[in-house]
Amino acid sequence: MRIGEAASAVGLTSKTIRFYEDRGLLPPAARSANGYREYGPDTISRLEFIRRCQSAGLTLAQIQEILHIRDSGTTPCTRVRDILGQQLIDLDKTIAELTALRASVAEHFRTIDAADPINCDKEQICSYI
Amino acid sequence: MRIGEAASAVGLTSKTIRFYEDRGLLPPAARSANGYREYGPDTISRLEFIRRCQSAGLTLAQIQEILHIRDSGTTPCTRVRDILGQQLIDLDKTIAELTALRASVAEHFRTIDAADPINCDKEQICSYI
DNA sequence: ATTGACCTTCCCGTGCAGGGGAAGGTGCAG
DNA sequence: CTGCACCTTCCCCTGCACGGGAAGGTCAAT
Repeated sequence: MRIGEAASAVGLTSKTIRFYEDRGLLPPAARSANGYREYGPDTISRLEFIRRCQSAGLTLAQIQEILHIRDSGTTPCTRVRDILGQQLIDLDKTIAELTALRASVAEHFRTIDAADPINCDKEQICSYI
Repeated sequence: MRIGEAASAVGLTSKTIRFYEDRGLLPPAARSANGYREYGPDTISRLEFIRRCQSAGLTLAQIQEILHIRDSGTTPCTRVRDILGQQLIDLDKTIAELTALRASVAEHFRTIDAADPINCDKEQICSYI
């Protein structure tokens, strides 16, 4: 199958597949006589794996690392476990930061919502932030 | 005061202050005879306002909009209120997404943590993701 | 006179994951 | 023959908020 068909099969664009090849997430594609990239079902499952990883919030660099481990003949499970564990730590940190930020913004919002613009001090641009 | 002094007074770099001027968050600075930028206390409070906005998670584009409203002679309070309200909505959305992602990643993590790498299917790269 | 700490403008690079569009080749239908 | 959809490589652009470093000017102290 050609690149456009492969792309729509997994919900990507041709551009993205070429980009993945360029970044080393896909091996250089086989070419048919006219120079067009030619893909088999193994590439499709590889692309689907990439999508599953992305929906787990992994970066392309992390996905590439996992794929390279698999390509070198080793099961990537241990590394995947480590990456997901770190992902949990990072997510907890980010969520905590955003939650604190939300509380701070909500406090500002309550203040300004109860305020009278007439009291706004020009020197401070806006007195309520 | 010159740019370096202003920068350290508010905890920024000279680069950042020039960048803000370039982006229109600061008016073109007055220059002394040698061409150096010269700042007064009004710029300092403007920079401090920018910092307060940033710690509330506003983008430079939003801050610029608020500053322009103030510069045009109007109190920006109403617009600030709207922006903070939208900020709350966005934060809630992001936090909800990240929380869902965390649950999904945690589920993957539990699965792989309990799995035996021997069962990992090569076709799927990693069976547990 | 020369160092050293400032300052100026200018352009390019960072991270992330692609997207836009040019210029040209291929293959099939009408 | 022409149109159309598809493919190729190539290079630059996006958003976000700056940072790095070059090449050169300025000023006070030594």
